[in-house]
Amino acid sequence: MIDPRIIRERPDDIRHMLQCRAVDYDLDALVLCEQERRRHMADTDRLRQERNDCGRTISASKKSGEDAGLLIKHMKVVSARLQVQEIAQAANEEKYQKLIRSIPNMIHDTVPVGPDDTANAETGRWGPTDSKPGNHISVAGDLLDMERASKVAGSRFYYLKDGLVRLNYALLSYALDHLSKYGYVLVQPPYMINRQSMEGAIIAEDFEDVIYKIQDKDLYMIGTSEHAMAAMHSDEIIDGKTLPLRYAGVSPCFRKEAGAHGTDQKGIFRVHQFEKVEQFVYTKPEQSWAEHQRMLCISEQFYKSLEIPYRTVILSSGDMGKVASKTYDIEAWMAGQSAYREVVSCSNCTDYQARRLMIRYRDRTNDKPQYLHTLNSTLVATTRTMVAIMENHQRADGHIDIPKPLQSYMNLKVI
RNA sequence: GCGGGGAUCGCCUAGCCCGGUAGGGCGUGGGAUUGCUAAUCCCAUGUCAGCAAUGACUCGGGGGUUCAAAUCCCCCUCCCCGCGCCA
Repeated sequence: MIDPRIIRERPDDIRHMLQCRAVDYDLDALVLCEQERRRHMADTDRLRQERNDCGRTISASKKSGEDAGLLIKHMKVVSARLQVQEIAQAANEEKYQKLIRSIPNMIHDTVPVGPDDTANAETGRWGPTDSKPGNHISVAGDLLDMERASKVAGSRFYYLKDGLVRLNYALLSYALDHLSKYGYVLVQPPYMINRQSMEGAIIAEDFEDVIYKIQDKDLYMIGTSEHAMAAMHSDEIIDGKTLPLRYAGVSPCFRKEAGAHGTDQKGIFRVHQFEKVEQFVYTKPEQSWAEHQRMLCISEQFYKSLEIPYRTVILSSGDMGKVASKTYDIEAWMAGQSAYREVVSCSNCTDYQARRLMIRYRDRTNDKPQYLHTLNSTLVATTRTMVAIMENHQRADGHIDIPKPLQSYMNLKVI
């Protein structure tokens, strides 16, 4: 949620943002609704004050033994008017919340403006980019069984076997150790969370396309541990001395991929379920942009250590997610496809999630609480990184070289 | 799943039976004072709007009764104790 003051003070900035994101949104409706909201609040306040004053008078006159009949009669009238007013206000409030919560986040100045990924701005490259003969499906061979998975669960599911199972778990263990080294607290979150929590982390329209719901329960499967970790401190005021809070979330991720018909159909690059280690950080506003760089750097170190060539890009205004103010992607070189493909997404969501989830901080007892900033970045989504390892580290004999840092986690050098 | 007991402003707690401005302690912040520390004393300390004076909201959540609900009634969530089941 954006700061409502922007609606009043700088509506043109919002219009500009909406245009950059190519989002269709009726801002005038919100501006009107927000004006009504303030009027409703004032009206309700006035009536409540009258009711409270009257109640106090009744109480006092009863204590002194006087007849309060007339006062009670008057209070009945006030209460009735208040009830009507409160209903009107509630209706307005619901409309307002719906409108304001569907506005995307404001965009940072350094984000390139453009309609889609063709406008993304490359910011760096690492490693060689030679082509190799096998894509990950052919390299995996018997270690990956897509056919039986589709029989049992449907498309975009998979059975991993032997070496790939070990590789999957080795990546997770190594990733957790990597983040521990940088002072992150390891977190294994709930894999299902309630609607209110989910709505704090994502925008309503994304529910339909990515989130699985548990039937007959107010529970949703997390699409990433980010969702559970953003909501972890909801409705809290955090002691500023403890910031930044750096969490390494590890969890399975479940995604409907409803909007992705036909794309990345083959293999395990785009699937309904995978494991991920995620960086999630709460910072003070003035620290968040430095933290954003730090998180990207930590993820880059990880891919360098695995000898996976990559490039970094800033997502353009049209390609970026709605809650992010700025997003870097790391795209790994997939030697079997001779293409860079996304493996990491590193976003500063500024105060957008914090406002939705009411997460604030203050440095001293009597200070006014302030919204903090939340950031998230993939460290490793195991399926995609396994694709990168298989394609880049494939050998002529059909085996796969295991990157050095993973060897001790697997007790294997080759699979 | 069944029975019983709970949820109050960071923590602890009073208030609930008997409806009428949510009180105290600890902790925390600021200040005073004394060589230092400690101790002591004063002020502040739930949230929101406001420059402020003020005002509104707030007793796990949602309904209801009432002129008026922390308090009475109903539903839900979570926690504790006992029993049952269980990786």
